[in-house]
Amino acid sequence: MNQTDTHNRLLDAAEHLFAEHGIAATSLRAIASEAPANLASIHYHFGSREALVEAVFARRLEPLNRERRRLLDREEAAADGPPPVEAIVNAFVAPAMRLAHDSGGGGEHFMCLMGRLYSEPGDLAYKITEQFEEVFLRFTAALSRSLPHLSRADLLWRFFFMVGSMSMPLMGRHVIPRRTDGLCDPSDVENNIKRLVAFLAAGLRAAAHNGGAP
Amino acid sequence: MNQTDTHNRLLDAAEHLFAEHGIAATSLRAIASEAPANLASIHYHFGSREALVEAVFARRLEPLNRERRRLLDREEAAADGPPPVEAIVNAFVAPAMRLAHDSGGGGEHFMCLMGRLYSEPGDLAYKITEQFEEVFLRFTAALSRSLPHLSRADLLWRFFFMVGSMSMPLMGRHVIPRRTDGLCDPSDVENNIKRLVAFLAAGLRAAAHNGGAP
DNA sequence: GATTAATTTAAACGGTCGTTTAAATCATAC
DNA sequence: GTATGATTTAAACGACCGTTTAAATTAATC
Repeated sequence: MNQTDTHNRLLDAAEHLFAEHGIAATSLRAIASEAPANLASIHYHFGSREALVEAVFARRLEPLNRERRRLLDREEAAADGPPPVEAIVNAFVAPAMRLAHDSGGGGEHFMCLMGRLYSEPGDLAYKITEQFEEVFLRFTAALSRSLPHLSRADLLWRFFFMVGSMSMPLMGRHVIPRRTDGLCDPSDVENNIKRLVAFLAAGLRAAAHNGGAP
Repeated sequence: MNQTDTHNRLLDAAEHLFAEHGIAATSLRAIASEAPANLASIHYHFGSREALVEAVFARRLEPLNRERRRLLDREEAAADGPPPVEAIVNAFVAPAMRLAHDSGGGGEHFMCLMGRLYSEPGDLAYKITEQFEEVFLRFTAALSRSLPHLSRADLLWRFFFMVGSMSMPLMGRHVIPRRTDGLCDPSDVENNIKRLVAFLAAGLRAAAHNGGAP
Protein backbone atom coordinates (compact mmCIF):
# COMPACT_ATOMS: atom_id res chain seq x y z
CA MET A 1 0.00 0.00 0.00
CA ASN A 2 1.54 3.28 -1.07
CA GLN A 3 0.69 6.62 0.43
CA THR A 4 -2.42 7.40 -1.53
CA ASP A 5 -3.97 4.04 -0.78
CA THR A 6 -5.07 4.81 2.77
CA HIS A 7 -5.90 8.34 1.70
CA ASN A 8 -8.34 7.12 -0.95
CA ARG A 9 -9.75 4.32 1.15
CA LEU A 10 -10.61 6.88 3.80
CA LEU A 11 -12.31 9.11 1.24
CA ASP A 12 -14.28 6.16 -0.13
CA ALA A 13 -15.39 5.03 3.30
CA ALA A 14 -16.32 8.55 4.35
CA GLU A 15 -18.27 9.15 1.13
CA HIS A 16 -20.16 5.91 1.58
CA LEU A 17 -21.03 6.42 5.24
CA PHE A 18 -21.86 10.12 4.82
CA ALA A 19 -24.31 9.19 2.07
CA GLU A 20 -25.79 6.33 4.06
CA HIS A 21 -26.17 7.92 7.49
CA GLY A 22 -25.58 11.63 7.01
CA ILE A 23 -22.46 13.59 7.75
CA ALA A 24 -23.28 14.57 11.30
CA ALA A 25 -24.23 11.02 12.26
CA THR A 26 -21.01 9.45 10.95
CA SER A 27 -18.10 9.15 13.37
CA LEU A 28 -14.45 9.09 12.44
CA ARG A 29 -14.21 5.74 14.17
CA ALA A 30 -16.85 4.29 11.85
CA ILE A 31 -14.96 5.64 8.83
CA ALA A 32 -11.63 4.26 10.02
CA SER A 33 -13.27 0.93 10.71
CA GLU A 34 -14.81 0.71 7.24
CA ALA A 35 -11.72 1.88 5.35
CA PRO A 36 -10.04 0.00 7.13
CA ALA A 37 -7.47 2.28 8.68
CA ASN A 38 -6.37 3.54 12.02
CA LEU A 39 -8.41 6.28 13.64
CA ALA A 40 -5.46 8.63 13.92
CA SER A 41 -4.57 8.23 10.25
CA ILE A 42 -7.54 10.44 9.40
CA HIS A 43 -5.92 13.34 11.20
CA TYR A 44 -2.58 12.48 9.66
CA HIS A 45 -3.96 12.63 6.12
CA PHE A 46 -6.59 15.34 6.43
CA GLY A 47 -5.90 17.25 9.63
CA SER A 48 -9.43 17.34 10.99
CA ARG A 49 -12.91 15.98 10.56
CA GLU A 50 -14.08 19.09 8.76
CA ALA A 51 -11.18 18.93 6.31
CA LEU A 52 -12.08 15.33 5.53
CA VAL A 53 -15.66 16.34 4.76
CA GLU A 54 -14.50 19.02 2.37
CA ALA A 55 -12.06 16.62 0.72
CA VAL A 56 -14.87 14.16 0.06
CA PHE A 57 -16.79 16.83 -1.81
CA ALA A 58 -13.82 18.33 -3.59
CA ARG A 59 -12.78 15.00 -5.10
CA ARG A 60 -16.03 14.67 -7.08
CA LEU A 61 -17.25 18.19 -7.65
CA GLU A 62 -14.46 19.41 -9.84
CA PRO A 63 -14.79 16.65 -12.49
CA LEU A 64 -18.59 16.83 -12.33
CA ASN A 65 -18.76 20.54 -12.99
CA ARG A 66 -16.02 20.34 -15.61
CA GLU A 67 -18.14 17.82 -17.51
CA ARG A 68 -21.16 20.10 -17.24
CA ARG A 69 -19.21 23.00 -18.69
CA ARG A 70 -17.84 20.78 -21.45
CA LEU A 71 -21.33 19.71 -22.53
CA LEU A 72 -22.58 23.28 -22.43
CA ASP A 73 -19.57 24.42 -24.47
CA ARG A 74 -20.37 21.80 -27.06
CA GLU A 75 -24.02 22.82 -27.31
CA GLU A 76 -23.20 26.50 -27.56
CA ALA A 77 -20.66 25.80 -30.29
CA ALA A 78 -23.05 23.59 -32.23
CA ALA A 79 -26.05 25.89 -32.07
CA ASP A 80 -26.57 28.92 -34.23
CA GLY A 81 -27.66 31.38 -31.56
CA PRO A 82 -28.85 30.18 -28.14
CA PRO A 83 -29.03 26.39 -27.80
CA PRO A 84 -32.44 24.80 -27.21
CA VAL A 85 -33.53 24.62 -23.59
CA GLU A 86 -33.43 20.82 -23.73
CA ALA A 87 -29.73 20.88 -24.57
CA ILE A 88 -28.91 23.22 -21.69
CA VAL A 89 -30.93 21.18 -19.22
CA ASN A 90 -29.30 17.99 -20.45
CA ALA A 91 -25.83 19.46 -20.02
CA PHE A 92 -26.67 20.25 -16.42
CA VAL A 93 -28.58 17.14 -15.46
CA ALA A 94 -26.92 14.30 -17.34
CA PRO A 95 -23.42 14.46 -15.77
CA ALA A 96 -24.87 14.34 -12.26
CA MET A 97 -27.27 11.52 -13.06
CA ARG A 98 -24.52 9.48 -14.70
CA LEU A 99 -22.06 10.07 -11.89
CA ALA A 100 -24.70 8.91 -9.43
CA HIS A 101 -24.67 5.41 -10.90
CA ASP A 102 -21.14 5.22 -12.18
CA SER A 103 -19.99 2.36 -10.01
CA GLY A 104 -16.71 2.22 -11.91
CA GLY A 105 -15.79 5.82 -11.17
CA GLY A 106 -16.93 5.32 -7.61
CA GLY A 107 -19.41 8.17 -7.60
CA GLU A 108 -22.35 5.95 -6.84
CA HIS A 109 -22.71 7.22 -3.30
CA PHE A 110 -21.62 10.75 -3.93
CA MET A 111 -24.69 12.18 -5.58
CA CYS A 112 -26.83 10.80 -2.80
CA LEU A 113 -24.54 12.69 -0.47
CA MET A 114 -24.90 15.80 -2.61
CA GLY A 115 -28.64 15.63 -2.16
CA ARG A 116 -28.10 15.65 1.58
CA LEU A 117 -25.88 18.67 1.39
CA TYR A 118 -28.52 21.31 2.02
CA SER A 119 -29.54 19.45 5.13
CA GLU A 120 -26.19 19.50 6.81
CA PRO A 121 -25.47 21.70 9.78
CA GLY A 122 -23.46 24.87 9.76
CA ASP A 123 -22.06 26.71 6.81
CA LEU A 124 -21.09 23.58 4.93
CA ALA A 125 -23.82 23.95 2.32
CA TYR A 126 -22.90 27.51 1.52
CA LYS A 127 -19.22 26.66 1.48
CA ILE A 128 -19.72 23.82 -0.98
CA THR A 129 -22.11 25.74 -3.20
CA GLU A 130 -19.26 28.17 -3.75
CA GLN A 131 -17.75 25.47 -5.92
CA PHE A 132 -20.82 25.78 -8.13
CA GLU A 133 -20.42 29.49 -8.64
CA GLU A 134 -19.02 29.22 -12.16
CA VAL A 135 -21.49 26.52 -13.25
CA PHE A 136 -24.33 28.52 -11.73
CA LEU A 137 -23.35 31.65 -13.63
CA ARG A 138 -22.80 29.89 -16.94
CA PHE A 139 -26.05 27.92 -16.90
CA THR A 140 -28.25 30.74 -15.71
CA ALA A 141 -26.73 32.94 -18.42
CA ALA A 142 -27.35 30.30 -21.08
CA LEU A 143 -30.92 29.76 -19.92
CA SER A 144 -31.48 33.49 -19.82
CA ARG A 145 -30.52 33.77 -23.50
CA SER A 146 -32.82 30.90 -24.46
CA LEU A 147 -35.69 32.14 -22.27
CA PRO A 148 -35.76 35.91 -22.76
CA HIS A 149 -39.41 36.09 -21.72
CA LEU A 150 -38.51 35.39 -18.07
CA SER A 151 -37.64 38.00 -15.47
CA ARG A 152 -34.37 37.41 -13.69
CA ALA A 153 -36.17 36.33 -10.49
CA ASP A 154 -38.38 33.90 -12.39
CA LEU A 155 -35.39 32.47 -14.22
CA LEU A 156 -33.40 31.96 -11.01
CA TRP A 157 -36.34 30.39 -9.21
CA ARG A 158 -36.84 27.96 -12.08
CA PHE A 159 -33.17 27.10 -11.97
CA PHE A 160 -33.58 26.16 -8.32
CA PHE A 161 -36.71 24.18 -9.15
CA MET A 162 -34.59 22.27 -11.65
CA VAL A 163 -32.00 21.47 -9.00
CA GLY A 164 -34.75 20.26 -6.69
CA SER A 165 -36.32 17.99 -9.30
CA MET A 166 -32.98 16.49 -10.14
CA SER A 167 -32.25 15.74 -6.52
CA MET A 168 -35.17 13.34 -6.26
CA PRO A 169 -33.84 10.46 -8.39
CA LEU A 170 -30.44 11.10 -6.79
CA MET A 171 -31.54 11.05 -3.16
CA GLY A 172 -34.54 8.81 -3.24
CA ARG A 173 -32.69 5.71 -4.31
CA HIS A 174 -34.22 3.67 -1.52
CA VAL A 175 -37.51 5.37 -0.83
CA ILE A 176 -38.78 5.88 -4.39
CA PRO A 177 -38.67 2.25 -5.53
CA ARG A 178 -40.31 1.16 -2.30
CA ARG A 179 -43.09 3.72 -2.63
CA THR A 180 -43.81 2.80 -6.25
CA ASP A 181 -43.54 -0.98 -6.08
CA GLY A 182 -40.42 -0.78 -8.21
CA LEU A 183 -42.16 1.05 -11.04
CA CYS A 184 -39.82 4.02 -10.65
CA ASP A 185 -36.24 2.80 -10.89
CA PRO A 186 -33.57 5.40 -10.06
CA SER A 187 -30.90 3.22 -11.67
CA ASP A 188 -32.58 3.52 -15.07
CA VAL A 189 -30.30 6.48 -15.65
CA GLU A 190 -30.64 7.31 -19.35
CA ASN A 191 -34.42 7.12 -19.30
CA ASN A 192 -34.58 9.24 -16.17
CA ILE A 193 -32.40 11.85 -17.82
CA LYS A 194 -34.88 12.00 -20.70
CA ARG A 195 -37.77 12.19 -18.25
CA LEU A 196 -36.12 15.06 -16.41
CA VAL A 197 -35.24 16.93 -19.59
CA ALA A 198 -38.76 16.68 -20.97
CA PHE A 199 -40.31 17.77 -17.68
CA LEU A 200 -37.87 20.59 -16.96
CA ALA A 201 -37.72 22.04 -20.46
CA ALA A 202 -41.49 22.39 -20.49
CA GLY A 203 -41.51 23.93 -17.02
CA LEU A 204 -38.72 26.36 -17.88
CA ARG A 205 -40.47 27.42 -21.06
CA ALA A 206 -43.83 28.05 -19.39
CA ALA A 207 -45.24 31.55 -19.41
CA ALA A 208 -44.41 33.42 -16.22
CA HIS A 209 -47.25 33.56 -13.69
CA ASN A 210 -47.56 37.32 -13.88
CA GLY A 211 -47.24 37.60 -17.62
CA GLY A 212 -43.46 37.80 -17.32
CA ALA A 213 -42.32 41.40 -17.26
CA PRO A 214 -38.65 41.17 -18.27
CA MET B 1 -47.54 26.49 33.61
CA ASN B 2 -49.84 23.55 33.18
CA GLN B 3 -48.80 20.16 31.89
CA THR B 4 -48.93 20.82 28.20
CA ASP B 5 -46.83 23.94 28.47
CA THR B 6 -43.49 22.21 28.86
CA HIS B 7 -44.61 19.56 26.41
CA ASN B 8 -45.22 22.14 23.69
CA ARG B 9 -42.18 24.24 24.52
CA LEU B 10 -40.06 21.14 24.07
CA LEU B 11 -41.69 20.41 20.70
CA ASP B 12 -41.16 24.00 19.58
CA ALA B 13 -37.53 24.02 20.62
CA ALA B 14 -36.86 20.65 19.03
CA GLU B 15 -38.56 21.69 15.79
CA HIS B 16 -36.54 24.87 15.65
CA LEU B 17 -33.18 23.28 16.38
CA PHE B 18 -33.80 20.26 14.15
CA ALA B 19 -34.55 22.62 11.28
CA GLU B 20 -31.57 24.81 12.03
CA HIS B 21 -28.87 22.23 12.64
CA GLY B 22 -30.31 18.92 11.52
CA ILE B 23 -31.78 16.19 13.66
CA ALA B 24 -28.61 14.20 14.20
CA ALA B 25 -26.62 17.28 15.17
CA THR B 26 -29.10 18.47 17.81
CA SER B 27 -28.63 17.27 21.37
CA LEU B 28 -31.33 16.87 23.96
CA ARG B 29 -29.39 19.25 26.17
CA ALA B 30 -29.61 21.96 23.52
CA ILE B 31 -33.36 21.39 23.22
CA ALA B 32 -33.89 21.51 26.97
CA SER B 33 -31.81 24.64 27.17
CA GLU B 34 -33.78 26.42 24.46
CA ALA B 35 -37.23 25.37 25.71
CA PRO B 36 -36.30 26.09 28.55
CA ALA B 37 -36.84 22.89 30.49
CA ASN B 38 -34.95 20.33 32.42
CA LEU B 39 -33.05 17.70 30.47
CA ALA B 40 -34.88 14.83 32.14
CA SER B 41 -38.28 16.31 31.35
CA ILE B 42 -37.82 15.24 27.74
CA HIS B 43 -37.79 11.63 28.80
CA TYR B 44 -40.65 12.25 31.16
CA HIS B 45 -42.85 13.66 28.39
CA PHE B 46 -41.71 11.64 25.38
CA GLY B 47 -39.83 8.62 26.66
CA SER B 48 -36.84 8.81 24.34
CA ARG B 49 -35.06 10.95 21.82
CA GLU B 50 -36.53 9.02 18.91
CA ALA B 51 -40.07 9.42 20.23
CA LEU B 52 -39.52 13.17 20.49
CA VAL B 53 -38.42 13.29 16.85
CA GLU B 54 -41.54 11.48 15.72
CA ALA B 55 -43.73 13.72 17.88
CA VAL B 56 -42.26 16.80 16.21
CA PHE B 57 -43.29 15.49 12.80
CA ALA B 58 -46.67 14.14 13.86
CA ARG B 59 -47.79 17.48 15.28
CA ARG B 60 -47.57 19.22 11.90
CA LEU B 61 -48.12 16.53 9.30
CA GLU B 62 -51.69 15.66 10.11
CA PRO B 63 -53.07 19.24 9.72
CA LEU B 64 -50.90 19.83 6.65
CA ASN B 65 -52.13 16.78 4.79
CA ARG B 66 -55.71 17.38 5.93
CA GLU B 67 -55.55 20.84 4.34
CA ARG B 68 -54.18 19.34 1.13
CA ARG B 69 -57.04 16.88 0.95
CA ARG B 70 -59.55 19.62 1.71
CA LEU B 71 -58.30 21.77 -1.18
CA LEU B 72 -58.31 18.80 -3.53
CA ASP B 73 -61.84 17.91 -2.44
CA ARG B 74 -62.94 21.44 -3.20
CA GLU B 75 -61.37 21.43 -6.67
CA GLU B 76 -62.82 18.06 -7.54
CA ALA B 77 -66.27 19.17 -6.39
CA ALA B 78 -66.06 22.43 -8.34
CA ALA B 79 -64.80 20.97 -11.58
CA ASP B 80 -66.93 19.22 -14.14
CA GLY B 81 -64.71 16.23 -14.80
CA PRO B 82 -61.02 16.23 -13.79
CA PRO B 83 -59.83 19.53 -12.32
CA PRO B 84 -57.15 21.46 -14.21
CA VAL B 85 -53.57 20.46 -13.43
CA GLU B 86 -52.92 23.88 -11.94
CA ALA B 87 -55.63 23.34 -9.34
CA ILE B 88 -54.25 19.96 -8.31
CA VAL B 89 -50.70 21.28 -8.07
CA ASN B 90 -51.90 24.24 -6.07
CA ALA B 91 -53.76 22.01 -3.62
CA PHE B 92 -50.54 20.09 -3.03
CA VAL B 93 -48.05 22.94 -2.97
CA ALA B 94 -49.88 25.84 -1.34
CA PRO B 95 -50.54 24.34 2.12
CA ALA B 96 -46.89 23.42 2.54
CA MET B 97 -45.62 26.76 1.33
CA ARG B 98 -48.02 28.64 3.61
CA LEU B 99 -47.21 26.49 6.63
CA ALA B 100 -43.53 27.18 6.02
CA HIS B 101 -44.01 30.87 6.76
CA ASP B 102 -46.96 30.78 9.10
CA SER B 103 -45.28 32.33 12.10
CA GLY B 104 -48.60 32.43 13.92
CA GLY B 105 -49.25 28.71 13.62
CA GLY B 106 -45.63 28.08 14.48
CA GLY B 107 -44.85 26.02 11.41
CA GLU B 108 -42.18 28.39 10.21
CA HIS B 109 -39.38 26.01 10.96
CA PHE B 110 -41.18 22.81 10.24
CA MET B 111 -41.17 22.78 6.46
CA CYS B 112 -37.45 23.46 6.47
CA LEU B 113 -37.19 20.41 8.67
CA MET B 114 -39.38 18.46 6.24
CA GLY B 115 -36.96 19.26 3.47
CA ARG B 116 -34.21 17.75 5.55
CA LEU B 117 -36.19 14.60 6.13
CA TYR B 118 -34.79 12.56 3.28
CA SER B 119 -31.32 13.33 4.53
CA GLU B 120 -31.78 11.94 7.99
CA PRO B 121 -30.23 8.69 9.07
CA GLY B 122 -31.97 5.40 9.44
CA ASP B 123 -35.52 4.52 8.55
CA LEU B 124 -36.93 7.83 9.69
CA ALA B 125 -37.65 9.06 6.17
CA TYR B 126 -39.54 5.95 5.20
CA LYS B 127 -41.39 5.92 8.51
CA ILE B 128 -42.54 9.52 8.08
CA THR B 129 -43.45 9.13 4.43
CA GLU B 130 -45.96 6.53 5.55
CA GLN B 131 -48.00 9.45 6.85
CA PHE B 132 -48.18 10.69 3.26
CA GLU B 133 -49.63 7.45 1.92
CA GLU B 134 -53.17 8.75 1.60
CA VAL B 135 -52.15 12.11 0.15
CA PHE B 136 -49.80 10.37 -2.26
CA LEU B 137 -52.56 8.07 -3.50
CA ARG B 138 -55.15 10.81 -3.83
CA PHE B 139 -52.94 13.26 -5.68
CA THR B 140 -51.39 10.75 -8.06
CA ALA B 141 -54.89 9.50 -8.86
CA ALA B 142 -56.14 13.04 -9.51
CA LEU B 143 -53.13 13.85 -11.68
CA SER B 144 -53.57 10.61 -13.55
CA ARG B 145 -57.13 11.56 -14.48
CA SER B 146 -56.06 15.00 -15.65
CA LEU B 147 -52.99 13.69 -17.51
CA PRO B 148 -54.16 10.52 -19.24
CA HIS B 149 -51.37 10.73 -21.81
CA LEU B 150 -48.74 9.77 -19.21
CA SER B 151 -47.70 6.22 -18.39
CA ARG B 152 -47.89 5.35 -14.72
CA ALA B 153 -44.10 5.46 -14.36
CA ASP B 154 -43.89 8.87 -16.04
CA LEU B 155 -46.68 10.20 -13.86
CA LEU B 156 -45.06 8.98 -10.64
CA TRP B 157 -41.67 10.32 -11.61
CA ARG B 158 -43.18 13.72 -12.34
CA PHE B 159 -44.90 13.66 -8.99
CA PHE B 160 -41.51 13.18 -7.34
CA PHE B 161 -40.05 15.95 -9.50
CA MET B 162 -42.82 18.17 -8.14
CA VAL B 163 -41.90 17.30 -4.55
CA GLY B 164 -38.27 18.08 -5.31
CA SER B 165 -39.03 21.46 -6.84
CA MET B 166 -41.21 22.41 -3.93
CA SER B 167 -38.51 21.53 -1.47
CA MET B 168 -36.18 24.22 -2.78
CA PRO B 169 -38.01 27.32 -1.51
CA LEU B 170 -38.72 25.40 1.70
CA MET B 171 -35.17 24.30 2.42
CA GLY B 172 -33.10 27.00 0.82
CA ARG B 173 -34.31 29.79 3.04
CA HIS B 174 -30.79 30.90 3.82
CA VAL B 175 -28.80 29.78 0.79
CA ILE B 176 -31.09 30.97 -2.00
CA PRO B 177 -31.30 34.65 -1.01
CA ARG B 178 -27.54 34.75 -0.50
CA ARG B 179 -26.86 33.18 -3.88
CA THR B 180 -29.20 35.55 -5.70
CA ASP B 181 -28.38 38.82 -3.93
CA GLY B 182 -31.85 38.76 -2.42
CA LEU B 183 -33.58 38.60 -5.79
CA CYS B 184 -35.19 35.28 -4.87
CA ASP B 185 -37.06 35.69 -1.60
CA PRO B 186 -38.42 32.46 -0.07
CA SER B 187 -40.70 34.47 2.23
CA ASP B 188 -42.61 35.87 -0.76
CA VAL B 189 -44.97 32.96 -0.30
CA GLU B 190 -47.94 33.69 -2.54
CA ASN B 191 -45.80 34.68 -5.51
CA ASN B 192 -43.65 31.60 -5.07
CA ILE B 193 -46.74 29.41 -5.03
CA LYS B 194 -47.75 30.94 -8.37
CA ARG B 195 -44.23 30.44 -9.70
CA LEU B 196 -44.26 26.82 -8.67
CA VAL B 197 -47.73 26.17 -10.07
CA ALA B 198 -46.87 27.70 -13.44
CA PHE B 199 -43.60 25.77 -13.67
CA LEU B 200 -44.96 22.45 -12.47
CA ALA B 201 -48.20 22.47 -14.43
CA ALA B 202 -46.25 23.00 -17.65
CA GLY B 203 -43.77 20.26 -16.75
CA LEU B 204 -46.49 17.82 -15.81
CA ARG B 205 -48.37 18.48 -19.03
CA ALA B 206 -45.33 18.00 -21.26
CA ALA B 207 -45.33 15.19 -23.76
CA ALA B 208 -43.60 12.09 -22.42
CA HIS B 209 -40.04 11.63 -23.66
CA ASN B 210 -40.87 8.38 -25.45
CA GLY B 211 -44.11 9.54 -26.95
CA GLY B 212 -45.98 8.46 -23.85
CA ALA B 213 -47.38 4.96 -24.23
CA PRO B 214 -50.20 4.83 -21.66
C1' DG C 1 22.95 -1.84 6.21
C1' DA C 2 22.57 2.60 8.58
C1' DT C 3 19.99 6.98 8.46
C1' DT C 4 16.20 9.53 7.61
C1' DA C 5 11.58 10.53 6.53
C1' DA C 6 6.84 8.91 5.92
C1' DT C 7 3.20 6.39 7.65
C1' DT C 8 0.68 3.57 10.92
C1' DT C 9 -0.43 2.31 15.44
C1' DA C 10 -2.14 1.95 20.46
C1' DA C 11 -3.34 4.58 24.15
C1' DA C 12 -5.05 8.26 26.44
C1' DC C 13 -7.25 13.09 26.98
C1' DG C 14 -11.25 15.96 28.14
C1' DG C 15 -15.88 16.66 26.66
C1' DT C 16 -20.56 15.66 25.32
C1' DC C 17 -23.96 12.36 24.49
C1' DG C 18 -28.73 9.76 25.81
C1' DT C 19 -30.53 7.80 29.65
C1' DT C 20 -31.65 6.69 34.50
C1' DT C 21 -32.39 7.50 39.35
C1' DA C 22 -34.26 9.39 43.31
C1' DA C 23 -35.30 13.37 45.68
C1' DA C 24 -37.69 17.93 45.50
C1' DT C 25 -41.45 20.69 44.09
C1' DC C 26 -45.96 21.59 42.50
C1' DA C 27 -51.02 21.11 41.88
C1' DT C 28 -55.28 19.20 43.37
C1' DA C 29 -58.85 17.02 46.12
C1' DC C 30 -60.38 15.96 50.49
C1' DG D 1 -53.57 21.44 56.09
C1' DT D 2 -52.67 17.02 54.64
C1' DA D 3 -52.38 13.25 51.52
C1' DT D 4 -51.86 11.98 46.65
C1' DG D 5 -50.36 12.11 42.20
C1' DA D 6 -48.11 14.86 38.51
C1' DT D 7 -44.20 17.32 37.21
C1' DT D 8 -39.59 19.21 37.66
C1' DT D 9 -35.04 18.98 39.24
C1' DA D 10 -29.93 17.90 40.17
C1' DA D 11 -26.79 14.43 39.85
C1' DA D 12 -24.70 10.62 38.13
C1' DC D 13 -23.94 6.57 34.79
C1' DG D 14 -21.42 4.38 31.01
C1' DA D 15 -20.61 5.10 26.13
C1' DC D 16 -18.85 7.39 22.39
C1' DC D 17 -16.96 11.55 20.39
C1' DG D 18 -12.77 14.35 17.95
C1' DT D 19 -8.25 15.11 18.89
C1' DT D 20 -3.45 14.56 20.53
C1' DT D 21 0.74 12.22 21.77
C1' DA D 22 4.54 9.41 21.29
C1' DA D 23 6.20 5.07 20.06
C1' DA D 24 6.37 1.42 16.42
C1' DT D 25 6.58 0.26 11.84
C1' DT D 26 7.45 0.82 7.00
C1' DA D 27 9.65 2.93 2.85
C1' DA D 28 13.21 5.50 0.69
C1' DT D 29 18.07 7.40 0.33
C1' DC D 30 22.70 7.07 0.63
